[in-house]
Amino acid sequence: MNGQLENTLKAKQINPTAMRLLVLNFLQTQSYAISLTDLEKGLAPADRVTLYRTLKTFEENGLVHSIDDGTGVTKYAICKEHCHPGEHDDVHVHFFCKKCGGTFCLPKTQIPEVILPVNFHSDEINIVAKGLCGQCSG
Amino acid sequence: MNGQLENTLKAKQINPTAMRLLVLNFLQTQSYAISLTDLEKGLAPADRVTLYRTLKTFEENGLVHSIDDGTGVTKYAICKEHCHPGEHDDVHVHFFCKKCGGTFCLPKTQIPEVILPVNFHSDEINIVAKGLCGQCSG
DNA sequence: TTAAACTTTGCAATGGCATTGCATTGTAAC
DNA sequence: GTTACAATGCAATGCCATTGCAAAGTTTAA
Repeated sequence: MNGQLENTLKAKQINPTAMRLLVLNFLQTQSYAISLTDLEKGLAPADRVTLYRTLKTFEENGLVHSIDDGTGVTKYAICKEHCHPGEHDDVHVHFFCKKCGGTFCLPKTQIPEVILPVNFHSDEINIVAKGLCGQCSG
Repeated sequence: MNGQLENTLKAKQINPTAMRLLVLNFLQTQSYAISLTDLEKGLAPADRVTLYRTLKTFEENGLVHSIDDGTGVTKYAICKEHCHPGEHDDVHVHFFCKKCGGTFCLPKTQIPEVILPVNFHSDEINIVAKGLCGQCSG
């Protein structure tokens, strides 16, 4: 059982340990990006550092990506698109709900070209929209 | 002397104390956004908390704005445009140099419309481009 | 001028998060 | 089964943001 989770990990060259399967499963059931602390609570009494390293491993292998939503706390979400180890999709568009605190990955929209000063070169852009999510603006 | 600095503060309803004049002066001489730690080093041996509160006061009164450049450390820069107390310019476009670590406020360019899911409402958007600045890409 | 009231500053302390070191346990190869 | 490597758990550190409180400074009013 759980062959699917296992295969997902193997496909990314990640050793499918019990802990990792738990983490992956938990991540897959989330509707939005979660923090390390969220994960810790959801998987108590798992060790925080182990979870931290698990997320790191997932990220390095292109299974999840980390999000800086401006709260100062890193959030993680499963990569929906084709991320490659070490080099994720360069463009991230996320939405932070000021009421519920949820962080959502937005579907890839057209990415704006930002005009840079002379000699400035950008290879990455982080975009976070803030406001009220569907649930909270009802 | 220093009537200019003083007037700048007064114009924002900020009591022009010695400390605040120092901080304002320091901020004005920076070519890019600085962190609390930067400020602390530049104005040693001033107390960190006092500087922190000074920045807060400046921010609340629309004199500086804080920037989340994705490093996890808040940066501050003087508002060049017309920020109002409590409600800053909603759109921030900044550039983070991966080499020198400098954070720059970019001139206001056209801001992209991000397409949001149904019922999502955004009133703020944070955009950070990352790469190499003019100095570092030479 | 002095006392009271308010503002600003400085010091101490806390809390949260990211990160690392190291010892222990689990797993796989020989 | 023993050796070698990977993963886990615990302890500890460091950095940053933030708050409480007391001391010092400033303004206002008798």
